[in-house]
Amino acid sequence: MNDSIQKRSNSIGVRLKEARKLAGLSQGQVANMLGLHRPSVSEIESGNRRVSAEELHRLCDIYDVSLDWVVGKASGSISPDDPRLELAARELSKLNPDDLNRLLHVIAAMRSDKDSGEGNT
Amino acid sequence: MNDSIQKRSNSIGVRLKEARKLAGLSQGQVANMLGLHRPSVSEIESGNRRVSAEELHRLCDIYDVSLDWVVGKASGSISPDDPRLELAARELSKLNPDDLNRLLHVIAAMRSDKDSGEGNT
DNA sequence: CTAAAATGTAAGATATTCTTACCAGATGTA
DNA sequence: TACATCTGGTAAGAATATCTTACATTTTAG
Repeated sequence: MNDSIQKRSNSIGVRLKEARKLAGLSQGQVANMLGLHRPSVSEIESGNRRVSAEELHRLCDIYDVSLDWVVGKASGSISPDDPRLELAARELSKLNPDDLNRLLHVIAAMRSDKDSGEGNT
Repeated sequence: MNDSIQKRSNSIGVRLKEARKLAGLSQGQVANMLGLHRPSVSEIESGNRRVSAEELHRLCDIYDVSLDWVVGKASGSISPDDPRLELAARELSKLNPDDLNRLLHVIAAMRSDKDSGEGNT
């Protein structure tokens, strides 16, 4: 039936993909930075190719995310509802104070947009 | 002379070996725990075989050392010191998925730019 | 010194990764 | 709409790495 191809559990790949997109990079750009071909990056993200420790290290630097997070090591963690929430929270810690302030306003605006007139039980 | 065998820069292997000895484990024991053959562990430590991200993760747990240390990362520190960070995280958890997506883009835009290279094969 | 345990290494078998190419979806433009 | 471009997924044979077993060397303990 299945002849030797193994799908990996993946979560690292998914996180790497999330992180790449957040960094605003294409697979091709990342491939160039790592000295890989684009399909390799694609396979890594889909869990069809393993990431070596060195590659992982470089990717974390490029995306500016922590090794622990990418590998799924439980860190304090905020809330487990949406996987992207974790990432977003992590990204927040990298903003400078001014940006963080602006962001708080953006968040506030988003919320009042939607539930204007709601009372919060 | 040398036909296609590549020696890796290694430092990860050296650290893993160091960590293993500190943990008081033999290569054989570690190999069993990881479901590998002993020679594979030997090759990893000597830098003749790559360590995958998952293997690295498990090894770090077994040896009780941090990922950052093993890969030689300058002890990175994300400081959760800023009280506003917590507030922002709390706010994030209240957003709906769409807003969260939009927010991720806002954050990405805020991030001072990364390099841009070119792309597709 | 000897025995046992641990580690290093060789070689063919097996599996993964690379490389190139092509395809489809998305996006922007005239 | 039609067209060009960018992006990401995947296939297939070639290239390379890893596995597995066996044996050699080193280390440790008695």
